[in-house]
Amino acid sequence: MSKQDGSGRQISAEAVDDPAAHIMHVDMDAFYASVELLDHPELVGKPVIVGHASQRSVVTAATYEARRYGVNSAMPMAVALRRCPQAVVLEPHFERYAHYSRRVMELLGTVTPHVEQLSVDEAFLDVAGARRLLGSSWQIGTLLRERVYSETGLRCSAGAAATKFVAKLASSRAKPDGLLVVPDAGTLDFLHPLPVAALWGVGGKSEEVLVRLGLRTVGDVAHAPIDMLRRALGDAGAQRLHALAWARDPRPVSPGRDEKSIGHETTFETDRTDRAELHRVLLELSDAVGQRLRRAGVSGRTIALKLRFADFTTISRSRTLADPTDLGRRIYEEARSLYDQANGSARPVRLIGVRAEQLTGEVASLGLWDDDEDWREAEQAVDAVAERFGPGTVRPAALLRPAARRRHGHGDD
DNA sequence: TCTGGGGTCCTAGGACCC
DNA sequence: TCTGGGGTCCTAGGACCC
Repeated sequence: MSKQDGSGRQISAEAVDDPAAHIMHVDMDAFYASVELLDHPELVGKPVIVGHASQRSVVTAATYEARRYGVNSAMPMAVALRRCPQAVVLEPHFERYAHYSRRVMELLGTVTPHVEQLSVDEAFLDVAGARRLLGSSWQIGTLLRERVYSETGLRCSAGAAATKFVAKLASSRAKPDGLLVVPDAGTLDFLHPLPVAALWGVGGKSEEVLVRLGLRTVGDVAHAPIDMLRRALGDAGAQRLHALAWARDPRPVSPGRDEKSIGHETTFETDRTDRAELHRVLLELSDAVGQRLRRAGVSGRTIALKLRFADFTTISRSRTLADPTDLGRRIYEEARSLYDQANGSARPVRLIGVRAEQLTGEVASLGLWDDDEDWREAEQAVDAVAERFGPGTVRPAALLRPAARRRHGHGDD
C-alpha cells in the first residue's frame, strides 16, 4: 500500500483530509476468485477462472492474471478459454462466498453502523460520525483494508468522496488493493476526463448512443444540452446522467433496503420442448421462490414467468393475484398457467424462470387452510422452513390451522 | 455471439377512475 | 363520439449492475 504507486492512483495523502469525503465504497478484489485461492494457495499468481464447466456457462469471476488475457466476468467460457487456454477453471462455491461476505460486512460494521450492502462483495459506508473516533477517511479506509485482510486473507479496495457515485468510481480506480480519497474540491477534475461508460447506468447501448452524439467523456455529458440527452436516453436517464456528470448525487447511505422481488431461473444445457418436463422445472423454481419468501417473511402479489428461446429472444408474462402468496404451490399454479398460455406452440425453451414481485409483509402461508390447498403440502412447506432455519421459525398459529379447519368441517381431503 | 443468475429501474400503452 | 385531463395500476420489454 505504497503511496507512490506507479499508476499514481493513490493521489490523496493524509494531508488532503477533507471532511466532505465521508462516503466510502468498499469493494472486494476479484472476490469469488480470491476466495477460491484461499482454498488453492498453489494457484496464487496464476490465471484462474471461476465458472461452471457446462456448455452454456459464462465466467463468474477471474483473477487479475486471467484478466490480463482479456478474460472478464460474464464472458462466455468458450471465449475466455480461447483467450487464455492455460487458465485453471474452478467450480463456484456460492455458500463460501456468502460466508466471507458476511464476515466482511461484519468487519465494516465495526467502524460504523451506517453500512449499506450493495451486493455480495461491496458496500457503502457513511463515515462522517466515525471520523471523530477513527480519524480521516484515508485513515479509516486504511484501517478497514488492513482489518479485512488480516481477518479473512482477502484484499479489497476502497474509495471515499462526497457522494456515492464518486466514491464508487474512486474504489474502482484504486483497484486492485488500493485506496483513493477524492477531496470535494478535486471532484470535477477527477470526474470529467473519464469515459462516459464510467457513469452509473451507462452500459454498452447507452455508450454507443452517447458516442454517436459526440459525447465521449463525462465532461462532454456535463456540458451537453439536456434536451439532447433527453432525446437519446429518455427523461429520467437524462436527468440522472446530467446530475451525475456534475457529481450531484443526493442518495444517502441507507442501511435497510427492502427487497422488491425474489426469483429463480435456469438455463438448460440443451433447449427443452417437453411440456411435462418444463412443468416439473417450474415447480422446482416455484418451490424455491416460495421458501425464500417465507424465510424473508414476505409474500408476492405478482407472479412473473420468464422464457428465453433458442434465438435468445426473451419474453415475460405476469399476473397479479387477488391475494399475495408465499406458497410454492400457488406460485407454481400461476407460473404453469402463464407458461401454457405463452408457449402453446412448444417453441424450444433455453431458459425458464419464476419471480415473485410486489412483495408485501404479509405471511400468506398462515392463511393456507382457508384455501382449497392440500394441507399436507402446506405442512411440508412449513417443515422445510423449520428444517432449514430452526424450529423457532415456524409460528404455532400455522400449525393450529388444520385442526381449526377440520373442526369447521372442511378438512376432508 | 459461443451470451448465467441474482436483481433494480425505466418506458410505454391500455384500462380504469374521477 | 367528432370524445379532456390527470392519476394510478397493470403488463411487457429492455438496459443495466454485480
